[in-house]
Amino acid sequence: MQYNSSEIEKKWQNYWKENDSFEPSEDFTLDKKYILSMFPFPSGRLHMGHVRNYSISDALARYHRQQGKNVLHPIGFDSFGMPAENAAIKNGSHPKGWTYDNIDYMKNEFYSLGFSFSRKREMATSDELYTKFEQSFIIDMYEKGLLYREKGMLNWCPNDQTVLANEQVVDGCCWRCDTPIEKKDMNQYYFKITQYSDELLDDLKELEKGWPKQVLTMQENWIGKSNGLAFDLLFDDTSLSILDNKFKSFDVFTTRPDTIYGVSYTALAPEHAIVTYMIENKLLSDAVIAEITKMKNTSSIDRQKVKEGIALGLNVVHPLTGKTVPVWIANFVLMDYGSGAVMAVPAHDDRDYDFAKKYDLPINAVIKAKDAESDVSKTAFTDAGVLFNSGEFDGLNSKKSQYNIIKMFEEKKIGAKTTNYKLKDWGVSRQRYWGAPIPFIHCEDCGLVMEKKENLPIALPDDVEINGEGSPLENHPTWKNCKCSQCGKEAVRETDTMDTFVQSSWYFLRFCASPETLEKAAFTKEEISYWMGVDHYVGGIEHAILHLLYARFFTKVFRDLGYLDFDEPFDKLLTQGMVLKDGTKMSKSKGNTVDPDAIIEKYGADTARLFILFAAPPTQELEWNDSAVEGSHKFIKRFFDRASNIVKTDTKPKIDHNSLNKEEKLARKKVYEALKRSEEVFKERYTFNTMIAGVMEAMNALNLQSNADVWSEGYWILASIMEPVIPHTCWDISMEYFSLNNLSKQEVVEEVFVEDSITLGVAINGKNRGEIEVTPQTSKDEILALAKEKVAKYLEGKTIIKEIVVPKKLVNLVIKG
RNA sequence: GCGGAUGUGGUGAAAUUGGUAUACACGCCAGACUUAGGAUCUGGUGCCGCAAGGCGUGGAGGUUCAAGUCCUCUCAUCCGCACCA
Repeated sequence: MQYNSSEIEKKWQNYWKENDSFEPSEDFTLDKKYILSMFPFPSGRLHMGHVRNYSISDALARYHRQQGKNVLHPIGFDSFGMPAENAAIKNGSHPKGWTYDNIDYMKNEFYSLGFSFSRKREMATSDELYTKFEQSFIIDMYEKGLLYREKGMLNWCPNDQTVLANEQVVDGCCWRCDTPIEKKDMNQYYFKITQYSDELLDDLKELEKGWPKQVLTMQENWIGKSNGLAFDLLFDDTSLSILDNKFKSFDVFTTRPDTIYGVSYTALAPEHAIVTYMIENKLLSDAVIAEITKMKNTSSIDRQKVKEGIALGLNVVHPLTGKTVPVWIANFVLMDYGSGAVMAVPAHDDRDYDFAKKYDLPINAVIKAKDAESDVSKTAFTDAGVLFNSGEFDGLNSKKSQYNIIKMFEEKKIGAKTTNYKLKDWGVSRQRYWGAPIPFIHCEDCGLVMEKKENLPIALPDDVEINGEGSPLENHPTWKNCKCSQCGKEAVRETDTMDTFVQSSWYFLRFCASPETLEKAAFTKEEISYWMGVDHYVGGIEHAILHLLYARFFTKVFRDLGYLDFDEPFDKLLTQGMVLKDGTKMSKSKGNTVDPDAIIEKYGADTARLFILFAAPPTQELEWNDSAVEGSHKFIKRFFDRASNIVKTDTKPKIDHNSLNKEEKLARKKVYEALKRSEEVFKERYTFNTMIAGVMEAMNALNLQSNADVWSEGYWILASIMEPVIPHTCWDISMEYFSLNNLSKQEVVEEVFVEDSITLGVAINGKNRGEIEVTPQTSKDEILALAKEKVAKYLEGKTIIKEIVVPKKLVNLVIKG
């Protein structure tokens, strides 16, 4: 029979569909595995990155199914989001129609790749049912004080006409369309993720075993915790009167209290309240005000280029020395970190140093390296060291003095130990249509009120005009009109929708809902406790911060709301590498994409899957290679053709190992080595490439012998090992020869590893010089004798000073002369 | 600047605790069969050298009987963060 991929693959895809082959059991006493790939946005078609992502999770899912585990391997679509609206603007489609057409198309692609998803749990986050439960959670979070509305300076993307979260601003530009971000003062909803800063940071420790270090570090940096001293700088009398006593002081934060005696100026962010006050009350000249305004309007990228400052003509009093210190505005001081003001120590901070050089401010060194002279004539000395010119703290090292100085500030009640975070609250409102509406109502009398839960979902209207100008919901003639949920008066619905990251922050919990639960609840606690945490979460590293941080946050929030009782959602995280072609990421704009559909049509899904898992370990980048794809296809053909050597059987053939010849024994050994390797790979290493190589070696060894039983046993095992990778081919072979009985856990047979003869390497001074054949019984002396004989010519005229025999490995003779 | 990773044949990559470096594949070369095909099968293939032999895991040192693997320094590339006080 000839290998016909499309015939075989269609046959088995139908079989799996008709038999509900991959539906998890609702029997919660079974051992479970929850295998999840990050769900896709329904962009239209699958790309190779998707194929890689799901090939990995599908292999894991199929393996654990074979091992008898109850496996949940679901698929859904992260289906809200801007591209649907952009497509609507571009070609007049409706976001909903566009989205669901894409979902249908991509689902077909998924199933034509043979992925073993639970079909009964398919969903899309734009489904009204999903919105309904999400809105309910949002209300819970608002009641808990974890969601709030506030006016603030926000990141506004003028192209997408919407607000972006800090996390969605990349190099000062929109993460989606690269347009430079503008600042806008607006009302916006925020999740209080900062309330969980410490927990999000501390619990990273729990994840050390299962998550890549890189991701943990990225999250750690993003949260950006730093400890230090916060204290007030008091204005001197002249300054007080300039400010009309409106401000007595301002707050600064430092992580280097040990440098405090080196403070020679202080700096405020241009957005600081004191600066704003001085502008509003014309306490500065028009020229200076113009300069400050210009500074404020400079984009954050440009602001990083050159340090600029303006002296304010104010002075504060140094809290320890009592000397006056000038107050400046500096463009490098950020309003949204700490208090928006800093003490400047040019001698021991690079930024302060540059600034002081530029504006000719004093540079007072107070720290020096141990046993060295202080020198800050060329650069700042930013290391820790020993204090001098620091009053009573002279001679102490940085660490010790930091502790002492903070203690002194606290005793004098002029400052306190303080912790700062880079992490900001998560702004979630978007002024767009294709998202989940925020279920709130603005009532003239009652203010901001929540919709009643029984009225959920607050669904999107279908009849909208999407033209890229303003919020379509805001512009809709009637949608926002509603009754206040408290007083019943005419009121106005919130027209902002939620960031799509809200949906992806809990979808993995939704998948736990059984088909019976689906309509009734988001999930039940019983289902969650059974299925969570996700045993294997597979996805791209690009989600290392945003999605994974938000999902962790939601898990903790849901825990505190009583919906679940664990702290972290994802036990193991596998971050797959990118798929490259010609050395760069596949992308439409570069024109170097390979269409999965075309590969499936030409070679079949199994070939695509085999190539993708064989070409590189999953965490590494994968370079697409057409001829290697061809090679994978050839292997499958060979694997299929040589199955004709099998004798049909319903049970694994029994073989008397001792009666076999050398080639037959080797073949069996290679087969079981491959089996051992596969166990390791699926349990610990995930290097599918080495597992596949092992199977290829076993195939090569089988081909060098002709014992029908050895062939049959070999295929019994190999088809089982390969089923997670090339399922269609393996099910076909298995059905034809083994009545599908071999697709289950296989036991290793140890007898095949007992060696009749062992090859030892013989080395002289560590250099390999030959090989000898011995048996397991050969004594050490005999081995040495054989070895010396083998390499006699190298030993002539030399003295052996050491003899090392490493059992089953090698002999090393150390010689001299 | 800070953090994380990676560096092995012509290419993708193996090498579990230090123990015969380059498994498996792609490519290339040769041969067989042939309906002369980009099919299939068989064999060869780290580099230099006619050979003996030498050299080889980014580079330089070190530990060891033995180092891709451990230690120190260094170079290159990629990724993330970045004026975070």
